[in-house]
Amino acid sequence: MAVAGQRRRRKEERPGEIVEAAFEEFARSGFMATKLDDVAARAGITKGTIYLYFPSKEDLFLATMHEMSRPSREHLAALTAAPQGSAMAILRTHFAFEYAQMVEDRRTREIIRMLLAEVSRFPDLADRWRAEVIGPEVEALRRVVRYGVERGEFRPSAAEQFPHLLFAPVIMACTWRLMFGDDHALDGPAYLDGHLDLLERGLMCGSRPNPPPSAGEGAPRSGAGEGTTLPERSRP
Amino acid sequence: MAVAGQRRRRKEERPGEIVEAAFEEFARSGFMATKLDDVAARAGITKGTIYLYFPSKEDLFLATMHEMSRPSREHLAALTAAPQGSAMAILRTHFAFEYAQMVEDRRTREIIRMLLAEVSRFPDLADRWRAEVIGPEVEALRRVVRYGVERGEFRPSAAEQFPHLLFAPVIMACTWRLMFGDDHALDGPAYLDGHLDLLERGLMCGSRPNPPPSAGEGAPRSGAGEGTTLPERSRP
DNA sequence: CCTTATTGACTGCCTGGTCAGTTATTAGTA
DNA sequence: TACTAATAACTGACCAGGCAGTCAATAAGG
Repeated sequence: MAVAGQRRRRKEERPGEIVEAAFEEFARSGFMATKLDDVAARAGITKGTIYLYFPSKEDLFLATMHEMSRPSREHLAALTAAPQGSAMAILRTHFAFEYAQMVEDRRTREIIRMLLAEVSRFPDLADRWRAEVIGPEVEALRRVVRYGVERGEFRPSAAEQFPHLLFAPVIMACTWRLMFGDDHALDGPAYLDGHLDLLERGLMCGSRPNPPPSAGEGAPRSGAGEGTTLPERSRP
Repeated sequence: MAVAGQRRRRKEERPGEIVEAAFEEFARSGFMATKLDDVAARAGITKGTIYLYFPSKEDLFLATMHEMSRPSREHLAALTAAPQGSAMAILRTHFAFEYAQMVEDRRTREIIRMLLAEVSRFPDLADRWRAEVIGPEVEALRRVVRYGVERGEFRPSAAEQFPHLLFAPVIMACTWRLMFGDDHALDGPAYLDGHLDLLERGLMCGSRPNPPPSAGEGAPRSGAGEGTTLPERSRP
């Protein structure tokens, strides 16, 4: 192990490597059952080295959670833009991302698992998650729903008060996969399509398929509308 | 402590008391962090006594989970009856129960938390839960949806393939409360009403509010229909 | 040779599990 | 009723192993 520059890695790569290894072990065994010796072994170092970068096991756990939830926090930026185009198209795009992140990405799933498992030990974790991730997302979704209502595309509904109802199927698929494993995963494009289909029918304005009064697009439920450059899901 | 018959409680009450105390401790701290001394103290006995009734900590945990999930298993009996009356009314009744059990009942919530937290340590737990609780529920819901379609009340939709979409908001409210605590609970009748409203609009047949061809009830979304003797939720 | 990153042996504490002993209860005897 | 033996239920001190956290020693760079 006499690679040049091996000792110079401290401030650059070591903390990231430790956090990476810690995530795998915490996700596998939970906070209490995780042994720092195992984390160190996975990172290719010894336990003492961990304490050069993190003052305690708890701090390592908090740092790991914060680091691993970064993608979720960054994803929010895209959602907070002012809505334009078809509200349903915005939802379609958003839930495609959301689904890819919360269901198909193993890391985000495991973050959710650890949040649920360790809230009693780390109450601040849930608070931060709500303040930085879920809360803003709920508010953004609420704006989209109101935008759709103002636009005449959506009817007034409980979705304005509880935007949570809109992404509930994503949480469902996430917890399902967490609980029953990848072998029984509830995903695939069909599930997302079904989610969006029920959503559209549940939200859309009026009992008859009349187009919204603004843009000249067709009926709202015929495929995705304008207002986004992101790929659309196929619809059966 | 010279109450007559105090020593005769063994086969009758002791195991139940231990399981009860164990549930509280496991729910509070998770499997690993729970100390059997604390369980014993909560049950008003000493650790040695636990080992008179349960061979190991793991066995105590499994027994606790099995015992505490009994209400959920028993609740299924009501759901497997042959559907009759309005399909929407069946769903309404069912989700009122489901909501009371999975969201408002602290014990069932904590069971879900422990299942999610400890699947990697006890893989059989999730299998049993799927085989005995969730699986039958999904199938029962699927039958209700098909019944609604055959009856002309529901349109064909992805809910036939994924009945999970229907109870996703219940799981959402459950995990929300697990994560953010009772203070930020997402419940109250309004949430359930919103859920049912979106569900009804999402499932109902046709684009115009025509009544189903069978019974002479009004438009499907005006209150609960016939076919059940259970109490209805208020609708705003 | 001086600095810096890393090691690995060590300690102290904690907790699952054990078991010889203690106490309450019942059965038996007269 | 009084007294004793047998049994059932329970206790608590103890052990053994495991693991978070420490620190003097070591090796790698410059």
